Amino acid sequence: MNVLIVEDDALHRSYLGDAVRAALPECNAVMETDNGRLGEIQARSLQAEFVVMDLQMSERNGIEAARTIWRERPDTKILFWSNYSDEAYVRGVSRIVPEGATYGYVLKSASDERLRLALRSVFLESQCVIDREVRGIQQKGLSSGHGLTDAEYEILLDVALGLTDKAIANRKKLSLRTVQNRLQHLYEKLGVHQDGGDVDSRFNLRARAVAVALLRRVLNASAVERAERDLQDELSWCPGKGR
Amino acid sequence: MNVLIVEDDALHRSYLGDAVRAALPECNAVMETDNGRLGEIQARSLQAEFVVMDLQMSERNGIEAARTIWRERPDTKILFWSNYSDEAYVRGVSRIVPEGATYGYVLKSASDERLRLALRSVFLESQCVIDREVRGIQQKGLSSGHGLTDAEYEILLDVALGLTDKAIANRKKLSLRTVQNRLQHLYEKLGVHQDGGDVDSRFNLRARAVAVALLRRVLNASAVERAERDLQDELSWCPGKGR
DNA sequence: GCATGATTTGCGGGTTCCCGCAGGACGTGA
DNA sequence: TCACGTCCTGCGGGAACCCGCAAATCATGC
Repeated sequence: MNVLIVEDDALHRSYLGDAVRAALPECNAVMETDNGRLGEIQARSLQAEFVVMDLQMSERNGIEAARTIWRERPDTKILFWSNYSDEAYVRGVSRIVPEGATYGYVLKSASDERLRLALRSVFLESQCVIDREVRGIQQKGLSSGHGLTDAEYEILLDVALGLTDKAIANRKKLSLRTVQNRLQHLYEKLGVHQDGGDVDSRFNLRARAVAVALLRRVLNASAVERAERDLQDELSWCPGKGR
Repeated sequence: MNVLIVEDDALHRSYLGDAVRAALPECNAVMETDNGRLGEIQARSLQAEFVVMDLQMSERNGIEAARTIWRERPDTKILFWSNYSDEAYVRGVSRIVPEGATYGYVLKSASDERLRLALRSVFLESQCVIDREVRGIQQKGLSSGHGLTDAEYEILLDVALGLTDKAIANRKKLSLRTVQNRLQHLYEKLGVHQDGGDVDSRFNLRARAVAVALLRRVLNASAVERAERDLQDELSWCPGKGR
């Protein structure tokens, strides 16, 4: 049984190594890697079946790494171990887990015991273990609260990338008005108004929406990075679009 | 000699505690705190003269904490210990150090020995110690490269907050055209064009500028948070503005 | 089948944005 | 003093954005 650890912080990495060895005495090898790109390569060459991964890494973040790992081997069991439960991360993870895959999401603030249990449940019992706090965020997205629907989240990403309404319409194969419609819903959900009955303190809704999404952690830099990469890919695939 | 440690990650905090005790055997007390707000309070009540602080903390980040600490006691010696050298952080720190204050900026990736030296230099010798990589970022801002001037950075923040041109003009006491002028410079510096010679892939410059600033780490969520707080303060000070 | 609600699309218009052109204010150096 | 560069400001116009009104489509459930 091989376990691959992908974590770019040295202290956390060694702590995690100890935790894995302690929780799973039956495992005979623990590999450690310090960034997402190496993680993908190692997972491929080791045929790793078990992975513990940080989400926020500089070189290539955990979500992207997990996506390619799962693409090549959908039965890989991955335990995400992250500092934050930003909606952007939670949503990013949910978006990429393959049908029927088993995974876990544990916060770094969890106790040693919780981490131990999660490791055993996910790797040995094939049980999904989602931190209660993370679970809360997931639910909020589904329920009717101020959670965004998928359509709204998608358009939020496009706006955050700086695309025009028309560009979004082309990309998503929608009419211009539909895009603007969704934008209106988005503004409403985020509680963004022009606001200035008076002279000052007026907002540009599209920019303001990105700002409050950022402040509320619905969006974060790494989500924007992923979206940007997707956009660039898309542009290079279809000729005649990239300028 | 009292040293106050402000760091929200438990592993890092204990590592830092050990490092401080090892580097400064002459110090007789080390206090540890796990978030920025508590850090401010402790610093005040302990009359702390020496502080080691993380920048990225959830409750209240290091820059804000340092700002209030320095405001009350400008001769406090602060060593920042951070994961990243994002331009946003570097600029944020430079912006708040009082005249003649001594401080340091060390990356978490630095060796034990570098940390030890920095602790001794800053606290005992009153020498500023700035990590070479961080130094590079600082320079880039000043030299003519694609670094932004202060005026451009300011307007970038305002745009990122979602203000309209007119609102920015009021806020900064400038004419509308001047604001738009600075925006043009900003777009140029960031290399943002309308870009779409063809049908698709057109950009909304103001939103795109925020996106690339985010991707290039010129901006980050915590910088936006600080700006937002300033904005809210300003609105509540001057009546008749906040709606 | 039919009512209800959510989505999509078109049209029209008021507002804001983006920017070229051009004139004025300020500082620096020859 | 004059020339030059940089910054601020006004004007005007084309494009993009924001949105109310309204019709058409689709899904769901009674």
